[in-house]
Amino acid sequence: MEEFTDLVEQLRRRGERLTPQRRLVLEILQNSDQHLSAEAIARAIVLRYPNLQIDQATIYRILKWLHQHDLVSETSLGGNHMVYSLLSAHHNHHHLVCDQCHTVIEVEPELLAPVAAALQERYGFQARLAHISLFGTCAACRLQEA
Amino acid sequence: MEEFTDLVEQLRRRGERLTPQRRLVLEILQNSDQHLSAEAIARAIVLRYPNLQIDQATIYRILKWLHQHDLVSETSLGGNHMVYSLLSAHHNHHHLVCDQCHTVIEVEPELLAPVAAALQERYGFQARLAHISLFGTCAACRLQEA
DNA sequence: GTACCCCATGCGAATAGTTGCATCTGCATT
DNA sequence: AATGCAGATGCAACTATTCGCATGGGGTAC
Repeated sequence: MEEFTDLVEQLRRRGERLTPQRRLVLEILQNSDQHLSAEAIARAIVLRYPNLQIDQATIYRILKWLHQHDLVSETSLGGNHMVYSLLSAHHNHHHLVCDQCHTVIEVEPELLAPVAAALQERYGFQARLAHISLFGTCAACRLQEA
Repeated sequence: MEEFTDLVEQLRRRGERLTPQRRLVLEILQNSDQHLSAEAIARAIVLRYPNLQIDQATIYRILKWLHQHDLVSETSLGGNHMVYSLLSAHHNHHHLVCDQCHTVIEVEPELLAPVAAALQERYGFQARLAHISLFGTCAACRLQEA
């Protein structure tokens, strides 16, 4: 709950409104160490507060809002839906997603740091590389191809 | 049309079927030097052959099939739809997409070559980095923020 | 504590893309 | 030239996500 108040304060300082719905989504994200889909967030909310429910459009809007404020990442892991996760300083990483077997390998963020630096220097472009996915073929599947 | 027969032969050699629909989509992609959406491809087909039309599901299936065979790229440029483009050796590139103004900067593919090499070496992962998009804030928009 | 304004929410309809299933067709074989 | 079948197509229903619009409610100012 420490971090929670943190985020709320951070947003309030930026002049953002804090509705019950937004607090709820933040709370769910805070209490999960996984990537969550919008639907999973909705389910988690009714699970915790069985008589509450938030409209799905609202959840998507809140997630987009948090993403714009750089507080959550929005990632495709190759499935049919996006997954979201709080951008805390810890457990940042990237994803290698195998097109064949859909395995996801987590990669330490440093791997892309040089790219970010190069883009900054050459184009003045400040890339948001947190939790991105790179697609391809994993070692195991490449062996099988042969 | 040179390249066209090329692709057709390439696919045939892999034991793939070449239906009229597949030839059409290939033809449209071949004759465009831009990224095309599935809908744009459909429109291009009826424009060129006004009495023909392909089911949209089929177009998506063909594009996915071409993507699996590494003949086309499938890219999100931040809009609400994917865009597709033939993966010819020339005009390969990546995209820097500004979250604010939606400008797209094209980046030469060499920029990510070291990353591909590192992933290969450290994880045995063969990344498909052609025509990927990296999101962030462009120089102009960052100036405006200040 | 009330009023006000702007923005967030809920609802329903719209969009991009996918999937299940029945039918059709490339193309290899004869 | 006819046959057979794996795999492709069309159609319609479905999923994830977005949008328009009317209503509701944070939070600031009095």
